[in-house]
Amino acid sequence: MEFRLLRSFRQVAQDLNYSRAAEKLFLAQPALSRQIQSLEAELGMRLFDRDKRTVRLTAAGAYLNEQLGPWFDTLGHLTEQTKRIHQGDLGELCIGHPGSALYSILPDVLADFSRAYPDVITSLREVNELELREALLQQKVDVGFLRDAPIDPRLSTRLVLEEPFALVLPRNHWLNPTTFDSLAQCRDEPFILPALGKSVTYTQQLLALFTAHGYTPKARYESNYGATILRLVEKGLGLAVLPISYQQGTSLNLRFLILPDTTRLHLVWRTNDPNPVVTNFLNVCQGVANDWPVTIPELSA
Amino acid sequence: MEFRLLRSFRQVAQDLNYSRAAEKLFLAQPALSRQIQSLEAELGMRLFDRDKRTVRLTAAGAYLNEQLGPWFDTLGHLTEQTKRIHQGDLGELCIGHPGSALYSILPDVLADFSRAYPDVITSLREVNELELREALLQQKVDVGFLRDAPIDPRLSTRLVLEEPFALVLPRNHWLNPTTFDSLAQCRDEPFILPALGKSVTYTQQLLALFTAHGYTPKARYESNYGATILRLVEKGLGLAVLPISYQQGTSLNLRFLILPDTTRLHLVWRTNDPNPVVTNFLNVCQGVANDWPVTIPELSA
DNA sequence: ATGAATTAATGCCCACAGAGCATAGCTAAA
DNA sequence: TTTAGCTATGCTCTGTGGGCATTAATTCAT
Repeated sequence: MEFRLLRSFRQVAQDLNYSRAAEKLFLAQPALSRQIQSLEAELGMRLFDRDKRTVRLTAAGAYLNEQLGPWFDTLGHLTEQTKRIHQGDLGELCIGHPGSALYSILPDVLADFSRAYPDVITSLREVNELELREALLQQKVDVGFLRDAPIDPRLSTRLVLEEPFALVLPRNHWLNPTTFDSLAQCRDEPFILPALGKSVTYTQQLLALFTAHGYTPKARYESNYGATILRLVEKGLGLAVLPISYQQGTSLNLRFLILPDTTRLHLVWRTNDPNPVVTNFLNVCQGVANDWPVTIPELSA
Repeated sequence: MEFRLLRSFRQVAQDLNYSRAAEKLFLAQPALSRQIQSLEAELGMRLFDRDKRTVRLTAAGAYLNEQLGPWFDTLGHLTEQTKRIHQGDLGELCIGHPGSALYSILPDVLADFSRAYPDVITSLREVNELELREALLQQKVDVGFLRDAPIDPRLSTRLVLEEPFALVLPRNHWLNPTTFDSLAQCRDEPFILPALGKSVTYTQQLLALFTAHGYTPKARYESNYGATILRLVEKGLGLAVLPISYQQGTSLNLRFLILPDTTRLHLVWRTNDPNPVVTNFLNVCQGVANDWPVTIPELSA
């Protein structure tokens, strides 16, 4: 079956006149004659009922002509959609992220991205830093956020955010902006720590803050969920150290004391991923990161 | 856009290996390489993400591949159905008929036809003999039944049924099989006649029965509907002359007395109508007509 | 009736699209 | 490093499909 034949057939079916149809098809009439003949031979039936002078569709030809229109349109639609996918306007994207990213730029990124590309179906998947590398390589996720930048040639990385850690404590705690000097003052305080395991970069970074002052924190509770940690702190069950981003939109009963140390959030994706949705996402991230406030706002109270 | 390219694309998408795909397509590998290249050029995008060693689908390519399957299937379906139409297994048929045909072979024909060709949508249209010729030529109906055979080169004709007229009268009428001799005895009886107009062949045939005995019947009522006529006769409002077929399945209060004169039912269709459904219908009619009882059964009582 | 005009089919020839072959160039595995 | 396996490219040539000229049939106008 050849395209050419079907296209010519439709034109003849429309004009019911070989000469005129041939003209529109930029063909000579004899060529068109033979095309129709060969199509009829291939289908094993006459599509036109014609004598030397007049041309009419047979019942089968009429049916074929009717059905062929939508069929051709489908192909047009199909290539159209394919082009949209190629431009990254359409498709799917799975984002792997640590829970903490939901408290920093990720919501803004998602907002911008879904505004720019409303037809991309975006799914979120909360994965810890150990899982993300595997998930990326196994195509489980397309992009991810990490607190450390893995060195793997198959993965590419870009720093999107550097922010200070903050000591989080209840507002009525004896430490406050005037009395607070350094983490050294918290040697005897109970802490609520992440439950990620010692090998995760984020945990290591966090613990390094304390060891710099010569002690390891006393862990009263462990949780991986920022919201949980904040709630526990608010109830006076311990202190916590979290990226300053968590301050946004949290209870007034909490106080965030900025620490000199910073943590970095990296964007990670498969090197040379051909999916245009991914590159579009990277661009949106870049934009959001550029606009992100570098200076942390003063506490409101 | 060319078929060849899409077919090759699908094979490569399936195998993800040019050499093997080329083999299955009965092509040399370089030809396939260039086909894919030309398809990509036409769509303005890469469909495969490939280096010298490995081939993978891009997002756009994956989409195209998925969508192309059903699309190809559609074409298969489409040609399949077209072939069925060509064979007359599928389609539409409009049958024009006089009301009287519904009392003779038409029901049997319809039954046989719809059993043999269940996917042909058959519609019935009750037309009188004057309208049928026009309806056929204007493609309003595809075949028809007529009591006379029109001589028109554009229409073809076949005799399907010859049957006697019968005098229809109430069972308690003074005429009965033993007393009945000929229509001459009915000179003074009121009759219920068709309302078709004098120019219609059937009317002329009918009236000729009476004029052969030297009188024109006294018309008390007129109706074109056999069922109506029979009911009027049953109620003693007059006698009627109808084709014997009407006897089938009518009330026991009626008596049918066979007359020596016959009426003929012809099948009519457009000469050289290319619609295979029509020729199939003609064949079914032929079959039914051949099996039709030539000898009229005796009256049951 | 007769010629002019229109139309589809056929014969013949030719150009070029597209296929094959040979090979280059690259990569992953052994 | 070698080797096997893969895609891309250069070159040549064949076969398909298109054009031109013509035929044959039909309609229409005079």
